[in-house]
Amino acid sequence: MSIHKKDEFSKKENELADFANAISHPARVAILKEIAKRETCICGEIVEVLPLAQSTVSQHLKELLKAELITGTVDGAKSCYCINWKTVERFEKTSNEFFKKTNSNNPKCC
Amino acid sequence: MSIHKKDEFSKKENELADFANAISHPARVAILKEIAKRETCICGEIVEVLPLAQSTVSQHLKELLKAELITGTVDGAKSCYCINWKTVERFEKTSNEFFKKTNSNNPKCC
DNA sequence: ATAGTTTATCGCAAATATACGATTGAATAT
DNA sequence: ATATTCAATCGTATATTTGCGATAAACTAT
Repeated sequence: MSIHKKDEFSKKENELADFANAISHPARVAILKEIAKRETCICGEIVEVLPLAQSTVSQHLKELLKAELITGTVDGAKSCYCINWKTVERFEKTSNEFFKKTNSNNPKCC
Repeated sequence: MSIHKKDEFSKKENELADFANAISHPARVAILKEIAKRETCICGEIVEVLPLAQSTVSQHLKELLKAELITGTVDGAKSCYCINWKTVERFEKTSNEFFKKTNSNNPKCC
């Protein structure tokens, strides 16, 4: 992390950027949608729906876990995933706040 | 783009991912905030505020332009930037829709 | 005309991200 | 006991991102 200067930005800026980064790949958007479809945990079927190899999907799931957008539990040999609603709400708030701020000034230019 | 399989995902998924990607770096979040601060175009002062070299900021601006989150006009030797409100609103809608869908199911799991 | 500003672009280096197959480890079924 | 299934991780290849300095192009001021 020597060349990347993320430390030099504010916490809020990094928080929004990190969240955006988590959903900045269509596969991860699709995974979130797929998990959200169900009321209960989803075990495994994600791979069948996506046009990606099992190992690749596993990597994307790992990223979503890192961003705390989903939770994962082990059920025997299977792994089950759920949306982490708290994080979703928190980031919904953060991004809405950002856009509200961004929108508060009237466009008097361009 | 042989290894990246973005074509295999839906338009909506890609649209949200692309937008998220545009704000997935704290520098770009900071730039948007800085531009949004003013009512009129902002020319140049962005570089002074950010902890990055001029060429790097220019690259980030280029990405924001590509995502149509900002517009740029030339004013003599200077370049002036504004928020593209239409795009901001469109993507605000897209992401809210996504989260609403994601939120509509009650968490009966995990 | 000349020197200084401003900003985009080029060329490069280093770091990250994306993707896959192969392997591993653990649980399950036969 | 053995084979099978499931999913994480490892190793690897390739592409993209991030960052900077140097340069170029275009305007501005002297």
